[in-house]
Amino acid sequence: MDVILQGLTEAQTDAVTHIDGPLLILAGPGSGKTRVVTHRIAYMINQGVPPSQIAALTFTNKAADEMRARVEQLAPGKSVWMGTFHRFCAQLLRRYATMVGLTENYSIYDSSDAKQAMKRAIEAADISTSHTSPEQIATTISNAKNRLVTPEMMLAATKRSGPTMAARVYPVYQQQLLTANAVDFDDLLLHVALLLKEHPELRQELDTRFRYILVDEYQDTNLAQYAIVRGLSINHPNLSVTGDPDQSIYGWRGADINNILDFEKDYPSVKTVRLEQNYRSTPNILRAADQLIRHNRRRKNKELYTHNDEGDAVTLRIYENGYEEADGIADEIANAIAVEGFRPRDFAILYRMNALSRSIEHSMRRRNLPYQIINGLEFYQRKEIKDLLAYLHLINNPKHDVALQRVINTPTRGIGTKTIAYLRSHADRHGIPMLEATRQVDQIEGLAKRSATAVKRFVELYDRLAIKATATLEDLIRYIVEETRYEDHLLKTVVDGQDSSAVANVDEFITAGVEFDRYHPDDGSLELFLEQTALVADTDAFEDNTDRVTVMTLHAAKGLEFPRVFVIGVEDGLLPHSRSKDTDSGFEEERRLLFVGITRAKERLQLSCCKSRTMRGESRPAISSPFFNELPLDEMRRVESELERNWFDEDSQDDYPESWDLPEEEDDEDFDSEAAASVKETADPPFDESCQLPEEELKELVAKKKKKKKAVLGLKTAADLMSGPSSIPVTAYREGNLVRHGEHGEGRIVSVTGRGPKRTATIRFDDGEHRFRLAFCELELIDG
DNA sequence: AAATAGCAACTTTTT
DNA sequence: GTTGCTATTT
Repeated sequence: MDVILQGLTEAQTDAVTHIDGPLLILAGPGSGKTRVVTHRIAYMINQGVPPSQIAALTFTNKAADEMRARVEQLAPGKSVWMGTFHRFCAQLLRRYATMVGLTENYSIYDSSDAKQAMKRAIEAADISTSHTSPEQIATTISNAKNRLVTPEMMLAATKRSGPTMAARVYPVYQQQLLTANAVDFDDLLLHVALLLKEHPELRQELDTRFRYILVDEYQDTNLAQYAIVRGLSINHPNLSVTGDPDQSIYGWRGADINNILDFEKDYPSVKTVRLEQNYRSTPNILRAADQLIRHNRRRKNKELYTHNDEGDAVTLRIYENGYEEADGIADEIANAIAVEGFRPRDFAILYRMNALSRSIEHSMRRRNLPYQIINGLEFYQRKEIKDLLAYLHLINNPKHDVALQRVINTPTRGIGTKTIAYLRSHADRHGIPMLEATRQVDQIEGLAKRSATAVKRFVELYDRLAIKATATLEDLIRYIVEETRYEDHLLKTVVDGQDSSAVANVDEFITAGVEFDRYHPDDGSLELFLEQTALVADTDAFEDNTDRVTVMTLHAAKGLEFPRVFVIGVEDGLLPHSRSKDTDSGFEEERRLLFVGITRAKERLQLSCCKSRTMRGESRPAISSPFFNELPLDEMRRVESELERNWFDEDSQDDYPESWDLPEEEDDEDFDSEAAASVKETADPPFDESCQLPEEELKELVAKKKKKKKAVLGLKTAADLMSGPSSIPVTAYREGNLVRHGEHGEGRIVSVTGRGPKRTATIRFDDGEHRFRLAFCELELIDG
């Protein structure tokens, strides 16, 4: 007990010791919110609340994991339900599936599945998309679902002026989802919310079952989530929510900031606790955040304060362009690591949109700086993985039409788009799943005999696979790969010279299956595996026990903290984003987004913008964000871009260290010499156009290298993180390394001197010694 | 039907 | 700079 309350402030203790009745914790950034929540759970258990009656809802798996780990420390072995809203709903829905017209093996469509399904619904509803795009319709429907609007309600609402496109598609889409025994992300919430609303006896049962509900990041809940939480807190209003209205950044997906602003109205007997002391940031950083957020009109005023040391002034920096921004920041990080003894993990680079990660990635890589990018393209999005997943989905849920269409002709087996269209329309006409339609292939008129045979062969294959549904995942996946000759298909499809990672990914997927089998020796089911893969988000990829610079969006950064933070691209049209800045609420949300970014920093913060930025190919002039003028400028350090470093100026200042030691436990991919050595490409010259060589010659060289690199490696995005860096920094070559040269064969590096493009290696080959500029020559590193 | 080439449109943020 | 779609070819 002492342990649980030890070291807590008065306000924190107040919150922790509150057990029964509604509780609102208004927690500013860095105010120890997680600490309060976890200690409160432990306290409740200690006071005799059965752990099984507690449910803690978060927005990300990561948040849930962290909470779980910390509760485990305080109250070992007590199993409290913790997880995301979506997972919570997915599990409830599993149990009560039949009540909403599904069966327990229903599938969760991810956003690309949903997109496919939406297109089909639009087609089936016979709507021309000349005036609206499918995306727009999808957004409208998604918003409706988040506001608990059913197809009937939407139709009724638009009756007067004639139904809108969305109103006509919505019922069709929903019906097709039911036929496919599937739900989209929004449905997870919608179904459960409606379930609670329409079945009072069930609502009451669950209310009692989950007597104590905790919700994290309450400012980001939408109406559906609100309704769920509310429905579970009527008989037992032991609802505690934590949040910060100033950090509400999900309005675009239906989050309603009023849920938290009006919480005290909803629960008049609420106890409100304000956590305003900040333990995270320096006063400098906090003042910047505070002054910025004061410009929002719709908010609860809050006094942020801290007893931390003053620290350094916040830096406001203007670069020439995005490359300079990336290089400058990477240099600064490299320098801080080399000179000040910082670790890579102490830094974060944050931005408004994922597209901005590219230049950062480049700069980090050239300096051999370990980093982790949290963004879109990841494992489960890759073609080969999606293919195999689709097989699994179809085996688990034979009605999964999106999966069927993906799988029916991969590997190609003579079933073309036309045949698929026949099957689809047959299915639509009879209101049956497409797999069912394939079994009735003989009844479909107009289909060539040859096509029908191919379809029958597929059905046979499917039936063979489906028998193995209850095998271990490892066996099942291996069986699919074998039976479909999937690897042959990959090898055939892979364009010559493209990366061979596809097959490796398949192996990794099998490994994922093996892991799953191991962690779930008893309760492991295909269903559970699929649910887990469907509900992992990109942000969950963040690892805090790894020593790397973190690179991610402002949204993904919520809840995290770093000693040093760089927010890049603080420009008009980018932050605030041009698509949000026109409405007051949108504009204020953008401001909150910057607020979130600023308050991630513990010791030092830099906000930067550029004079010009290249987006989508062309470079355009950029102007700084209007938010700059809302900051305490007079106490900040303003820096205009210095003239770019000149590499050929012999004693120029910036010199990166060749590498820094990673901790021993570091066994992550790439960034060490081992991975670098496995790559067969020379370095990108780490310099820009300002160079001593004749300009034309240089351009040609650069162009040649670019071409070559593309041909050899195929891709050069975040995805190739998995297969290794696409270029070797000049610093990767060390004395003693073994290298191969096209002309001279194998040789050993005798010495390395100079830096940047001037960095030169002396190499002893069989035919004598030769000197090479590392940035320019074609050298293959054999061992490092 | 399959493979390829070329075009078009788009990118805000995510469970 | 990418991804998905259409037209073209075998």
